[in-house]
Amino acid sequence: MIAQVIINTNVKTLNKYFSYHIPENLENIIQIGDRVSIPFGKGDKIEEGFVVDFLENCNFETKDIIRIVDSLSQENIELAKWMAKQYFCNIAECIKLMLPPGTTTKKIEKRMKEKMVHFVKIQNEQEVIEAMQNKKIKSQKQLRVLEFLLHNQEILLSDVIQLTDTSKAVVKTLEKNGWICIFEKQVERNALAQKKVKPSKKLVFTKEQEYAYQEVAEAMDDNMDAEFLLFGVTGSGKTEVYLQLIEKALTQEKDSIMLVPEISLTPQMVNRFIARFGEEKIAVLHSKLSLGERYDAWYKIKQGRAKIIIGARSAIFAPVQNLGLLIIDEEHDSSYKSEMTPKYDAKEVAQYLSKQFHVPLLLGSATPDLPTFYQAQKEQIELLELTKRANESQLPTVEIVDLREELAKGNRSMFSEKLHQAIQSNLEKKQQTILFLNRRGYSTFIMCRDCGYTAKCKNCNISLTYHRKENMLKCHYCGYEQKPMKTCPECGSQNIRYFGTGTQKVEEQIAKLFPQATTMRMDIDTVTKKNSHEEILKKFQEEQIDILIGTQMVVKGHHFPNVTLVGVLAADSSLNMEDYRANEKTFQILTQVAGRAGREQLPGKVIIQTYNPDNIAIELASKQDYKSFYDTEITIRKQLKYPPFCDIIIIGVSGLKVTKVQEVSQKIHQEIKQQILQNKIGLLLYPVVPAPIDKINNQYRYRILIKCLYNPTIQDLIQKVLEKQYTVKDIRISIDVNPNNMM
DNA sequence: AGCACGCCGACT
DNA sequence: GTCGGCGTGCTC
Repeated sequence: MIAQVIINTNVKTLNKYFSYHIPENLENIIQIGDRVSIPFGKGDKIEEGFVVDFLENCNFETKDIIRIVDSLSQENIELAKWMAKQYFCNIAECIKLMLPPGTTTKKIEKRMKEKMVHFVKIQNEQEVIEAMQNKKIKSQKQLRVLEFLLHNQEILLSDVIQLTDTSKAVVKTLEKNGWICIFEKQVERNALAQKKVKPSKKLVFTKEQEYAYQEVAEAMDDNMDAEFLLFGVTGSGKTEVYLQLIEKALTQEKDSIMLVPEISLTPQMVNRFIARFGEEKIAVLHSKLSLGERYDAWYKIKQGRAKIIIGARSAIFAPVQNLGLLIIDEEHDSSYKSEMTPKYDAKEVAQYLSKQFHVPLLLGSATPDLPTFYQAQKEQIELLELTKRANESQLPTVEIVDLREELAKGNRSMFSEKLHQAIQSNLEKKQQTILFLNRRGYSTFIMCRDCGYTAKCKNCNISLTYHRKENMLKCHYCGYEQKPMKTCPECGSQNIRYFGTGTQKVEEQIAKLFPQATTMRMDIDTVTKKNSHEEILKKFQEEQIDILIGTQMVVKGHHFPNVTLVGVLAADSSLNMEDYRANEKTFQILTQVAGRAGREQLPGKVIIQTYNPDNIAIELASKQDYKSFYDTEITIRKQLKYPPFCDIIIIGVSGLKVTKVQEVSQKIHQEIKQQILQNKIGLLLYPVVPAPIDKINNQYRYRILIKCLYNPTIQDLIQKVLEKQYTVKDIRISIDVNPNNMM
């Protein structure tokens, strides 16, 4: 018997099946999905691979599989194959997303270097027994660890971690004999475990909620792969529908996966689930977990102890045993699309899983992604609407302030008269305010008034942003920093001015105008530390702070009862992007911002400052009128051939030498053109152009844009053309299907 | 990616 | 003669 194996590597040219002979001792136990050790290359270097298929025989010489290390399911392999085609990446890269945390070779090597982890390999039970007999294992704890390593029995990583220095020697001895041991110096324990949460009970449904629940519940009973859109304004009780559907899955002994945007995966939100279901049944997965926490959560799911998985994008690959329900909350959120290879869209993966396991997929949003709502209109997705706010609270009043008029009145500050007064009166009433500005830093660019020179990053072709606190110019792309110049490097003039406003400047201005107010700023610069995001929100929640100033992250999914005023300082900032979704993004963010005000008894007020008061997205967001916005926007999309009427594929070519990048781009362009002519494929191919940011980290970036209805034929065509170019040295090629970020 | 093979120029 | 530069091609 011959096994078809995918080598675990990122190398594009090795993304194919290799045939290996299955030795007799493995013949009856080997399965598709098994993770195996194999000799590879001239020196028979030991590599890792995954069994994807079997053959009876093969017409060339094969090497033997060494042993089975671990195993994935056949479904995992199928999903990986599909993803590799869909997103132009290696099968191995996709499989990696599904492996137990901390067991991929690269990470192991890195951690070995950092001396964080010791890795040894277990070969058989006999060796454990021998080691015990030789008294190399002394304590009970060490024995448990070894048993765990052997049988994957229930044990927390903390037990492994608590191995002391003396036991490190044990690990070392075992290392020589080829054991696997995961050993990490420091691990913060699962944050969930320490929390005490009051249990909560089911709430009574409104009629609309009841209907939505019944529709999805029916699909669950019938094992249908149906897709639903739960469309409801903020506060309409979407979460309660999720909770009760998950409860239903639980009674059927089935697992539920619920994806939420990374940023809104806060303890407040998780606590709501713990309150209903208890902590033992829940596993939380997100990017800020340490390896130990991630590992524990993963095994909690794998062993079936956790049946409710709440997590960010990558939680869609959680090792569930008996999937029953998929939920994606805030489905319009851009964080579900990965910007790293594999550039997968968790929503599409969820759709795939829904079909693969015959379970319903429930998407929820107040401002659905346009393609999603389009599908709902075409009845490919069942639309479930929640039109009323569940706690009967009123929608906030929204006012649009025209900044051009303010300028005409001679007000050159960033706060309009109306907003200034509203902040003042809110301070007096001891109610809280959120100020939203989608730009961090202090000034967005600096320019010489005499010659027009602007300070740019020396590695990337974009403006540097001034950060006042550190007195530094920073590049938001590569992290490059430099001291601000006093004289213009081009003409020597001292007439250098700072333009644009960032969150730091807002903070400073507020301190000047309202010295009595306590403020806090929340953006990437203040929340990089683990839990700092949580701490800021907690402080704000506990009302120690009058005004919260922040970028997008202040507006996602939080619930602050005492916030009665939300000010949007510049609604236009997201309109001027080079992106066909600029309007949609503006609408979504403004609707969300508005949803932060007045969520309970206190009436809320929203003030939107803008230079474009007539813009349809701003106007309709102020009325929270999604459907009108959808109607106008969808017409534009149709005319201009944008999603959902067309898919967008961007082939990016980058490298240190401009000429070589251009050359390769042209070659790809020509070959695709040729293919189109030969095969008469309906495909819009745009000429080679530099990317909007044409240099990042000294790498020149060119791109080819394709508009088409994405299908397997086109997949194959592009794949074949690019395969030839993968071997070109010092050139990187990336393909993004329907990218989020067009830059 | 890594490694071997091979072809060519430079140098004790 | 032989050492080392890197371009090319292969890995079951």
